[in-house]
Amino acid sequence: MRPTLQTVADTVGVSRSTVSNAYSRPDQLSADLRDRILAAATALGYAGPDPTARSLRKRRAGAIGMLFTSSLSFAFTDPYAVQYLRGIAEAAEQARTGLLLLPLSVDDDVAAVAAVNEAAVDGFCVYCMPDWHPALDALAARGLPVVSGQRRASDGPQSAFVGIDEAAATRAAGEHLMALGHRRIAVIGDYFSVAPTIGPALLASPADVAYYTSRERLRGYQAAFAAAGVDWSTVTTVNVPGNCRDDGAAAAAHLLDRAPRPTAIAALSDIVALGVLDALRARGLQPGRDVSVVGFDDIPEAAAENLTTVHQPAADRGRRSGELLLDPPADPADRTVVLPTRLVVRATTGPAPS
Amino acid sequence: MRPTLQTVADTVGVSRSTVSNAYSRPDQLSADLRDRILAAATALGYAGPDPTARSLRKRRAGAIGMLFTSSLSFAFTDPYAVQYLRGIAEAAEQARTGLLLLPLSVDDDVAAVAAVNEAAVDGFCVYCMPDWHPALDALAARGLPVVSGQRRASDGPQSAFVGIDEAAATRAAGEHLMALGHRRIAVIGDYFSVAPTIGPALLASPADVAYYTSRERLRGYQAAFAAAGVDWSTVTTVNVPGNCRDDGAAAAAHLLDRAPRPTAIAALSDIVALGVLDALRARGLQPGRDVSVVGFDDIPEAAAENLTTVHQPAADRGRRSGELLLDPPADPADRTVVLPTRLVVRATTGPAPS
DNA sequence: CGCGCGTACTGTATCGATGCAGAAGGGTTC
DNA sequence: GAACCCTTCTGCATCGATACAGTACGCGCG
Repeated sequence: MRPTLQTVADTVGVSRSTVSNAYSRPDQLSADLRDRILAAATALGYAGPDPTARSLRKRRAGAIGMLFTSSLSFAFTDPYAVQYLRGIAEAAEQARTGLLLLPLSVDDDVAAVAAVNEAAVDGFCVYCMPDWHPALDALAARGLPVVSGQRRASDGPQSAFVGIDEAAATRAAGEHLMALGHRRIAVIGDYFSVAPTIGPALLASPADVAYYTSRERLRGYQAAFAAAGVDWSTVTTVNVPGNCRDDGAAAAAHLLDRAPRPTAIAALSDIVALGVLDALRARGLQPGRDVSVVGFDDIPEAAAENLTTVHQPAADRGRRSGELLLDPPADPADRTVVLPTRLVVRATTGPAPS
Repeated sequence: MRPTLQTVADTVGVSRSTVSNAYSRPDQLSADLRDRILAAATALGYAGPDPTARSLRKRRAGAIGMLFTSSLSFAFTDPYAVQYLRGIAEAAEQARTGLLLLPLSVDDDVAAVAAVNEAAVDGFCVYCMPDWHPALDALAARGLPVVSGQRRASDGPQSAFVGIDEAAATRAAGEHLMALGHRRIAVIGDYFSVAPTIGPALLASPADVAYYTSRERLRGYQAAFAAAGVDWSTVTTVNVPGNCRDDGAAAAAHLLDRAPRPTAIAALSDIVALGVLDALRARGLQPGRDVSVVGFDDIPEAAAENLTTVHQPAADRGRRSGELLLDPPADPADRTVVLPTRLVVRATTGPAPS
């Protein structure tokens, strides 16, 4: 039988409340009595107030929850996600709060909703979830504070936004490609269609994409192309199911093994862009000369491989998200944080081949 | 006022237990009544049983805790730690259990102990903590299952071990250096002394190191050197406070900027070894020819930079740890898992210069 | 008709703590 | 010596759920 507050109280001969005070409010009792209580507790093998019971009573879990796209373990393979996590971990650490990573099975929506409903947390942080995911509705139903990097119509008044201007970011990248004279363009990204397959996606308009991040980034490209007189209907879009290098290479294959091939390929993430580079090299094509490639995120590997990309502050994004969640500003206007991005031109973009 | 089970029960006109059953044991009531209850709950904005209250009653938190060396945010900068985390996340995901990352302030022991005592979890996973850290005692006091990668005298009967034979791993690396003819050797690692400074450490014997991982790895090197007739007293040891590349370079500076410089440098982690490579290159020295360098872990960057190192299965280690924690084998013998390691010889080791 | 049995639901005790009102005890003030 | 105060400690209600024993009731069976 594990000892409880009552056990200790009985041993010392004081009331349960007094023992509780010995742990949580040392100023409420004499130092002498407190020492006696703590000594008795140690002797009994009592390790302090039960965290669960304390959470119930105090109505505070002492942890924040983190929701990821796809599976939890997959998130650790994505350098951008790791940076983001690092930022949020910093914020949690500072506030002496735990960080609960929620397991979201990729294809089991019921389990995902259950995970959200069963998480003992004080708030949630959402990282790149598809808009339609039922876990987001479960989140809203719980009524806890939420910080997200994507805007949703159903966001409650409690919710906050920490992110970037996705469309402006890709618009800059698109203008860069236009200035270089590219007119035959392809865009590779995820969630263009719901089907988890690698291959061309028929997208009448970026607005049709149900995944916030991809949709906004496509919009930015569309705007840049339109401003240069390039109609969206001439742009090829390719879907990748997962954010990984091999999938990027496979998606690029769809574009490179047919004529005429695009002169520029814009990937909506660096990992995918690096896969595109692999595919180019495998075919003896030189990035930046034969085909230009742009990524997104500016992960460390992008610099190492000289990839032109859009930089976004991953760790900052995580840290600000955590801070906003742990200490929500009273003024709703302060609950929207838009971080800066910038185009980083490296070696994988160059003038369109004539 | 947030709705509770009672609110819903009163609305529908049934008892609280019945509403509870509607959520947790659907077979205990008729489908019709269950539908009515769930409908009423939705109408009231009741999102399901409160996780904290449920945890208290069920005596199960639905999460496992993760303890890291140094600060939580720092762990994300270490590729090896990230791989380990990925493994444990996989196990957690499979068991539909949350993963609670505990904030351990670097130098605030009191806060670290508090974090352990306040974590609502069903067990703990310990990753590379110094043996003397008070949080480990707090852990033991709580009496929860613990899986660790380091053995401690005070480990309880509940505890399990998942790790590698650290000494055997470095012994192989040491034999490799001996076979190449190296006799002037330096070893760089962390926690050689308690002082968090970069610089030579006076270590009469590896046994003096209080940090399990470093101690065992040093023992392996000592054994390999001794077998070749190289006495430990001729080995230079250098302490690095943190596991990062810059510190590795700074530590190497202590060795390279004096004569005679060592012909081989063994680092107890890849990150530090990569820093050593930086220091060599900054001085126009060629790794593997002028000075040999060995790392430990075999992180992805090690392969990219052709570092000779000891491979250990990071993700496996995490995954097995999680599995053992979530589903402890009845037989104590099965609670010790020793994973294989192997020496990976690449370009940074070569014959000792004459 | 009475017995046994299974289904569907209820009532109470319990999980382990904290918040708060208030009481006991000792000392100060006028 | 009564009024008052402060410190220290007590006792009760409460947080929101689940476990388990118990009850009501319909039904088949000898």
